Amino acid sequence: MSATRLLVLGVVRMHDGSGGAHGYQVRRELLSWSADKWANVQPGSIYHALKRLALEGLLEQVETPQGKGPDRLAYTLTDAGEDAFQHELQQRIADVDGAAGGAYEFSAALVFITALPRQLALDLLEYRLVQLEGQRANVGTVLDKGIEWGQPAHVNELYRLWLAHCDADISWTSGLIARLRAGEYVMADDAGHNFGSAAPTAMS
Amino acid sequence: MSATRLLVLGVVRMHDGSGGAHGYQVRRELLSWSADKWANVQPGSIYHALKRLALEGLLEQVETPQGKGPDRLAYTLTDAGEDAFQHELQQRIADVDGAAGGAYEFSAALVFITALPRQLALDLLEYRLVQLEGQRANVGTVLDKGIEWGQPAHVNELYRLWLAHCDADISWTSGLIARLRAGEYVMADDAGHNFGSAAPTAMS
DNA sequence: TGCGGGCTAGTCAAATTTGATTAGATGGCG
DNA sequence: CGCCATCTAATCAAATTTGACTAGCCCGCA
Repeated sequence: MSATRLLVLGVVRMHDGSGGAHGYQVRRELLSWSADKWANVQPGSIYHALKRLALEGLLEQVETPQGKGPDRLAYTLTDAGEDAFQHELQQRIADVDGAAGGAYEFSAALVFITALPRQLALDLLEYRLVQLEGQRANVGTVLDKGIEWGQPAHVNELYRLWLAHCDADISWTSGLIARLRAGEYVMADDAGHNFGSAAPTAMS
Repeated sequence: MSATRLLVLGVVRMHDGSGGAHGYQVRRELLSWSADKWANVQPGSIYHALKRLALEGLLEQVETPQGKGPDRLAYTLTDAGEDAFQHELQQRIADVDGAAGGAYEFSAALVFITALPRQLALDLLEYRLVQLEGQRANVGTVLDKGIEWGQPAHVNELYRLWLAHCDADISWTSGLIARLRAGEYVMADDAGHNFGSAAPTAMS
């Protein structure tokens, strides 16, 4: 599942309490998170994702009160959708998935982390930390062994850069774990969790 | 220009001294750099990029000695191709381009950094450093101002993560500048620069 | 000597992404 | 009122990406 799909699924889920969300709403929400920049979300992709997710039975079209203005199709999560969301979210939080796409594949999940119960989030992050440390060790070893195989010498720089990013991720992850443990943020199992009303971005 | 295109252009350029490169060769080279992982390079994209670049006049098909085995079309850089390569390379080294795609858009350029003369590389990196510091300051400010607009509180974590990555990039960039200044790596204007024979990956 | 497996080289249909464009409402303003 | 600008909502063709698949060649080996 691509980052876009998770984002779309997540945003629809947020608005699930208030009768679902339509494409433009999702788009606005994502725009307001600047997701067009860090996750490369274009309007077309959103509508495509909605259709695809509906086709796969993760979303369901709901009745729109009336047809004032343009078309406007709204969607809600099905049970399968909720499962997929949870699964994908947890996977992305826990798994480092070799560099590809880098930070933003993870960011797409981070945005929804409060949809998890606190202890689960902690467990997943702890697991992530282990992975990151493993990765760090790998990259470190390759670097130490020096100019490995035939690769041009300056690919060492690539490794050094990855190492720096690993370190950054490790320390940030530890920090987040600490903050969560200290009770920061309202998680899914906390009193007063209202995932839906996130932003007063508001609309129609 | 996408990362894939730069990579393809760069690899063809490497083999330019020895009568150009054909698709499979490029694919192999990129595979040997694990570019399929960090830059998401699939076979289809390579052949597509080759055709596109040829169509745009950046590459040119060259005569293949004989048709032993499968088809095998080889390409070389045109002058326009060299220009485009230099331009894109320099742009990517110098410009931070807001987060999208993150590290790997830059990595695609880093791989070819020795194709630049030393002083130019230094200037570009210095410029990059300034940008990174500006970005860091921005993110830092937003974080300090705390829960800004209606955004869910935990997007602060997103900013914290970006901040950490900024810091990592800044310190890595400074390091690379120092190493280049100290004369490390063989750059385009150094004696003994043989960009082409990078890897004994070899082929047919 | 003939057959499986692996490498070379590339193609292709299907899926996805891009981002410009359409088209109706809404709102201000001279 | 008449008219332009902007917001809402979504569609569409074109470009690109995905990765499974074809197909010839070469090598060893039973």
